[in-house]
Amino acid sequence: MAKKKKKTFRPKARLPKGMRDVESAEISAMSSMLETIRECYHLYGFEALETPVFEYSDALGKSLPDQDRPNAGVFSFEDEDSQWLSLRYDLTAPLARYVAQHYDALPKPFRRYQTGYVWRNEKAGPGRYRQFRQFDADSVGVPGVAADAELCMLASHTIEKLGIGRGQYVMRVNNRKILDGVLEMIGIDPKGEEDLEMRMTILRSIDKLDRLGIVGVEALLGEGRKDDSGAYTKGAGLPIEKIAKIIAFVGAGADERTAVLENFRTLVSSSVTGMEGVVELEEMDSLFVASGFGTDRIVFDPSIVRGLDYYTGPVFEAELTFEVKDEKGQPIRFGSVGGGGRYDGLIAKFKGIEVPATGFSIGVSRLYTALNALGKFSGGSGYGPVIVMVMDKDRLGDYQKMVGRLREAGIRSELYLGGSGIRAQMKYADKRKAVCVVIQGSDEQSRGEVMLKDLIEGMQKSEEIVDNKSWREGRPAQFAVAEAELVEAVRSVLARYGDS
RNA sequence: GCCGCUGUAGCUCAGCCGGUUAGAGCGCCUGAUUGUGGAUCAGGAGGUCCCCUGUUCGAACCAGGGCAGUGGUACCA
Repeated sequence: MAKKKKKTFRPKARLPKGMRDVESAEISAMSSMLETIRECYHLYGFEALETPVFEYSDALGKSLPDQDRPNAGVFSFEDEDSQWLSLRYDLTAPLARYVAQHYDALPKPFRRYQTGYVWRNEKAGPGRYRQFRQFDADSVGVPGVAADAELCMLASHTIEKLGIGRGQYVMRVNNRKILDGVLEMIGIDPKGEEDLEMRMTILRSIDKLDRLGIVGVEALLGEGRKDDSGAYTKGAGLPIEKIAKIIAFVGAGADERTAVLENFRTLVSSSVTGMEGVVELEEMDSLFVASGFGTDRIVFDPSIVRGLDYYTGPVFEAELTFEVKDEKGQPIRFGSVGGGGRYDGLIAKFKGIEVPATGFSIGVSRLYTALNALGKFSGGSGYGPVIVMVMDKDRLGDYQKMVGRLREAGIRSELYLGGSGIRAQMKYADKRKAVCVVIQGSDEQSRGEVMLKDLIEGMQKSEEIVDNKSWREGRPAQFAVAEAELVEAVRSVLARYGDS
């Protein structure tokens, strides 16, 4: 016993899964990205809004949390007064709450944009986190599909502003009413409770077209499907003739929007709801045409389904179509980086009166990864501050004064505050990616000078020098200037690297 | 959740048929250089070989269970 070391409790330094730390370079890249999106949304006349990160669970619209699984999908916890709270899992539900709460005071239509983290208690994966950022724009109190069309065009506009070229992305649009029409045609009630399970299974199957192809969807609609890993997915168990109808619909895509509409019209002709959806898409098409949005930006796609619950009309998705290789040479597909649609029933849950609304959400975190892979953020200098070294600990006041002069001139700089010698200070400056360090020992001081060292030039010089002595004594990339000219001299060093 | 794969130093990984003291590269620290980062050289620190149980004279290695990570799939309001 006595031999064993006494164990002191040490918490393990680790991240919860699906969470990540964000460091300096990403923070600045992200903030410029957010600013670009904000400008776009603002330009289109949307108004900023912030809501808290958690809400009462019932306000988030799910019948959650239930007894057995209080955290299924959402992170929830109980308040002191035993009311359940949940972290928001999107920005739409809080918007609905906000609109319902302030309905009378708001201008109608009410147009708002909002960004923030959302949380989902789900399995994390590469590029899939349990905390991620969304950037939403929504129009509330807008009955016509002009609002939906506007959001599609806004999304397209924003994505291009972020540096994704035309042809590298596409907006895919569908309409839930058309999907409902298809369900009607095979005898499934698109609204009622009793067919809910079946309806979900079918819609989910359709949604997987891009990944599984026609054959996969067919399997899911019928008996079921076994994937490469051996995992088995139970199918909808539909008879062949019904499967054929759905497959015919799923295959109704085409390059031209008018051609897709033509296909839709014949496929759902006997469904009133379905035809309503077709008419809505026709109207959106004419708005797209009027604004010059061709099929290089917006297409109609029967396999777009989107979240299964609250959408009631047009639904849309922004998809990146380019491929990037990761460091191992594996292709990464980014797929959907945003989506949205019409949710006419959501606010009614609070108000009792139907308030038509539509919105679009950018998955900022995922889009950031894509932009990064495209090399859109390599522009930043990444240089660190100028470091004023401490040669003589009794003269901290003098050094502090130098830093003060630099800062007054708007030059990012700091006094070395660690406790180590000059060697460690140089290493520190190197690690901080400093362009320039300021050195004043007793020699320089006695001459009324400061020594500046250009670390970048120094690094270049070091490549040529093999001999230890000459490297050590040559003091490459260093020069003395009069103390009075400190600011100007530092500025000219920074200017060499465009970092001013 | 289900199926597969993986778990050895801070990181990337090697470790033969089970054999005693567990390795490399990179990184880190120290010195050569008491006033100089990045090259070079010399030295050093750092390990519950994921955990538990079992088999064995002997386990990083074999078996069973667990945990974690990862890939696919399901779910994703």
